Amino acid sequence: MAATETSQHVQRLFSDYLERNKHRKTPERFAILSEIYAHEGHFDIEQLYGRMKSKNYRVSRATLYNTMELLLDCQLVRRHRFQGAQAQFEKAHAYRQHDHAVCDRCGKVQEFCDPRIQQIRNTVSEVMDLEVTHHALLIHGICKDCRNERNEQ
Amino acid sequence: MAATETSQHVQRLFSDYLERNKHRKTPERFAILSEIYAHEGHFDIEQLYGRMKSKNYRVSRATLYNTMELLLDCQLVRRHRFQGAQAQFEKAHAYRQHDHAVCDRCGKVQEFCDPRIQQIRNTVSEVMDLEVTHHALLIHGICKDCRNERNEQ
DNA sequence: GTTTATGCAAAGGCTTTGCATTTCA
DNA sequence: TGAAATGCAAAGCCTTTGCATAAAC
Repeated sequence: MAATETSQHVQRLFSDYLERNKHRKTPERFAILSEIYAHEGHFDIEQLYGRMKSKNYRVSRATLYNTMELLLDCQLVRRHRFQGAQAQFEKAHAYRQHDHAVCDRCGKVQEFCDPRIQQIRNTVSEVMDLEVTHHALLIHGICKDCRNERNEQ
Repeated sequence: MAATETSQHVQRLFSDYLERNKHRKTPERFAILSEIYAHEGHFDIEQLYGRMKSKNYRVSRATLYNTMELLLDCQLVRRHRFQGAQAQFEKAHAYRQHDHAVCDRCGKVQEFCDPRIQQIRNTVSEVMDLEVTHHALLIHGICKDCRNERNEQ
């Protein structure tokens, strides 16, 4: 699927979501979604704010936070807290399910997929009678580079 | 293993850790560890502070935060960020590996074990050349009670 | 015309930091 | 005795809130 196609598609999904939930379709909301889907990888609110500012979008941090709540609710965005207090986000649609491995020394985050996680989800859902919406698996460790550095010192 | 035995054991582990890393063995540090191991379940700094205050331990929040870093480093405690900014902790030793399922509506946290997660860890470790120290799997969903409430409204 | 959303700045909550004092080694 | 840890309060950072203004419906 081409980038523009995906972008149009999520705009549509967001539009439908707003309509369903009687929220207003403001230009800011669509501009934010568009900016998010124009980039790959993780970002925090400050980075998103900076990117929009630099393109001369007039948007406030408050609106960014508010809009992220909506985008989380309709599953177009996912939120992580890898380390520290500040939340990291990433787009969630048309981006295959994946999890994260983080190096606790340098903070580097890598992605991986493993089908077994789906089986675990199914089991947990059954056993606990939980209507599972999503999950986050974070594997912590020390990456190769950091191990080498440690040994050199 | 009896509770006191475990407690003595972790005190020993902590003591060794402090020695190895040339940290001082202060009474505060051992009192904090002891208080943590005297309880089950998750807790945050404020709760720990309250519990120690109520027992007339004289300890500051700063020392609690500092000591948690040490306990995290030597793996006697684990830190989670289930939701919101504030960190939740739980003791990690002699407490079998488990993961968490959280209801996004009421915030209830349940624990579960699944051996398949270990297989995933092994795979990730191999493929990414990561020296895995620990992991955290969080399964999000809506619990039975909350689903029922939603339907009644 | 109402009601909702925005933007700004102020307030809030959790965590970290600075510094004088105390304590461990 | 000298270096490290403690306690307190202040500062920091991320996030939320309050309120006047603007915009959607």
